[in-house]
Amino acid sequence: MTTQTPGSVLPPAYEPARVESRIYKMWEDAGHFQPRIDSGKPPYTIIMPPPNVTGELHLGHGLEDAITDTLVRWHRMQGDPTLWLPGEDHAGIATQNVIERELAKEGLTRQDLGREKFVERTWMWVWKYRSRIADQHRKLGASADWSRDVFTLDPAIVKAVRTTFVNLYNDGLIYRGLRMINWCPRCETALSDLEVDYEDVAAKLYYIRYPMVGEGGMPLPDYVVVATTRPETMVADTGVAVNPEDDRYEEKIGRMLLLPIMGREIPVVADDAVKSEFGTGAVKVTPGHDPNDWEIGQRNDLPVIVAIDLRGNMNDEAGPYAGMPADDARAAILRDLEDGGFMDHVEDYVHSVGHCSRCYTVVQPLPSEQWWLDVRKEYAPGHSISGDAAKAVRDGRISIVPQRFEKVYLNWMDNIRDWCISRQLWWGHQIPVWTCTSGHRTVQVDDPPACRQCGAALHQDDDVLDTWFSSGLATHADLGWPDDTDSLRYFYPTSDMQMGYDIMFFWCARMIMLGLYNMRERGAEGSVPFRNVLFHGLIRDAKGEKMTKTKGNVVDPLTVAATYGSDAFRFAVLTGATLGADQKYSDERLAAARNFANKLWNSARFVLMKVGDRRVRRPHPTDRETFALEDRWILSRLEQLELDVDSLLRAYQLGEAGRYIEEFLRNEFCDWYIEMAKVRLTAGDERPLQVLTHALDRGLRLLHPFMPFVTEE
RNA sequence: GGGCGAUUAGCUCAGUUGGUCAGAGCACCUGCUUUACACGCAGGGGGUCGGGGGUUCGAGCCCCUCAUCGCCCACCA
Repeated sequence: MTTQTPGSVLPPAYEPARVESRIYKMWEDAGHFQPRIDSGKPPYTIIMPPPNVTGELHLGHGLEDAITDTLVRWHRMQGDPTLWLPGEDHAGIATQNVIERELAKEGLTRQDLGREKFVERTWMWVWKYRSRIADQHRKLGASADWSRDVFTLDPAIVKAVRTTFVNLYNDGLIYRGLRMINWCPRCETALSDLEVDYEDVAAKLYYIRYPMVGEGGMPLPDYVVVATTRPETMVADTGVAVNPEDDRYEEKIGRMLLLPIMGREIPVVADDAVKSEFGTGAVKVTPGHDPNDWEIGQRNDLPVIVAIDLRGNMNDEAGPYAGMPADDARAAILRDLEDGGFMDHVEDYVHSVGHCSRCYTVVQPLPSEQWWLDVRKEYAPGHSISGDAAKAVRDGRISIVPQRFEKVYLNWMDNIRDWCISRQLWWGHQIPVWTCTSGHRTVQVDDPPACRQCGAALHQDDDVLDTWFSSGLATHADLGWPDDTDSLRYFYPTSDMQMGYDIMFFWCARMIMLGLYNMRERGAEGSVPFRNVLFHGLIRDAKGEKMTKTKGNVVDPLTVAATYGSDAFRFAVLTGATLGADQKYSDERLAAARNFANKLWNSARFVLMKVGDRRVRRPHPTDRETFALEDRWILSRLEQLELDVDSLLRAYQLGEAGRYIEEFLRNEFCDWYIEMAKVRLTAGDERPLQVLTHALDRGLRLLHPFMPFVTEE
């Protein structure tokens, strides 16, 4: 509160738009957001979850800014050297999709441009959106240290990413492997398990007859019926499997079947993975197009046939269906099975189908050679990536708030599988592996001029890394790692981390895994990427639906802030739900928060008007005796509030702390104390001025982390 | 198939070691052009805290169970 301002100058209504940008600029220009390293004090560090450069900020980012900024301002007011380090994420597949859509408007594809031009064009987009995003944060009052703003493709991060990759590779944790992967035929890239969204789809279960054949292909009058939801994959069948305990098929095991339409002979094999209760108890095995079948095929030495290509079309292996999109092939095959008398019957069936989380195309399981991170292998005695990551949470070196998410995290970490880290994209960190014409592999941080072994020319792996590989390094790479910088030494481990629970596995888990690994020379305590991680919920629309661009129910936080004020936005979302719980967006709550801000504005206006040009002394303990009952009451309430807010904030009960302060300022200070003070002031008693000024000042300071603008003004 | 969350006034939500915990804001009703604020003030109505059972001197808060809604995980041919 600027006590120099004569009260009469304040307009009767608080107009956030008139003050916010000026105040923010004043803070930023004064360098308030840049911490000074003070070895005598422990720092407070928090890394901003870098928003994707795909576009504007959404309400979720607004909520994150509100949470982080409140913590950051609170710590700063306590005198802690406080660093809030902001950044933006290159968001590989997401951004590539956005740029491709932009190109599509011009009738172009990325292939038309070629990799180099495409990447160039993406950088143009990045420059535009990076500054836009930063300005949006500023409008919301985010007191981040913009002088340290990091983009996940900055040269320093490239170095960190490559260093990490090389170290993991040299430790034998990164390997090249042919495995069943999730393939998006539209994005034309591999996806990790996490990037596949499953959804129940009403479908059909087709029961198909596979005739038995005897020696030399002699047709027999018997057949086996198999059930499948994906008849188009039958062209790549290389066997039929039954459970070894299943009496019905006992004597058929080892015999041959004639694959309908294709006319190939395939064996009946026995495998424990087959459930006798399901369908007919016999399953067609397509190792090239189903993860289960891949396993069965491996166990039973069945060949792998791939009949669907990387774009989702049938290839030459599909015989008469070659060249058709898989969906068309399905229809044609069903027709042909029907015509050939192979269709036994059809049932309605609901099963879950995997979709690309970025473009919602149905994902194809395919065998493919990719780069993998082995997260379970011991790279040092007693140390594995996932084991260490689970342990850090189990033994409390990292706390998860709310605690119930701990179980979710551990369950995932304990059952984790290898991470497919390569993507067939153009936008991202290109994998630091080079191969020469003789097949020698060079893996190193700096671009090598020639093959280390034979001196031949090199070709760098075309693939890029999963976006989350680089964001997983944020806590230490943003501070300078692998260089031993002052910032890294002082600010690592970071204090708190904060994100939506929806990216717990994507990001939180990876930061813990990679942070512990890269920083391991610091020991158990010092290597954790953060001490506490807070998970907030999602902001849904008024009906409780998730906000998505396709539904058109997205609310822009900047519009909200422009309408109600940034303070009102922050306060509304912070008090709108408890940490970890979803909340519904509501204009009513925003209006209520704005009214509260206005109330504060006017209470200050009142106090300033009454104080006028007088110099008011702070209440002193020795004044106590002369105070009226209401003076002592409001002062004791204030003292209690300060204690309550402090303990609530320590427990990350931000919303509750905000409500406590509101309760005090609105219902106790304004409604009661000011009203009682009026009586005495009118009677010529000036003593309440002292308490008015003090209580307002202290109250606003408590509220400042929540509503920085109105309390500053 | 596992796991988690929600269910508290008409609406949106608080209520963290079981004992001013039955609350807030909005909405509603009745009064107020009271010189901080109509983005306001004073006052008021409204809830057997999803159902049932249990533990306890005492339970929205702990235990069991059921119901409804939602979410996450899982190789559901």
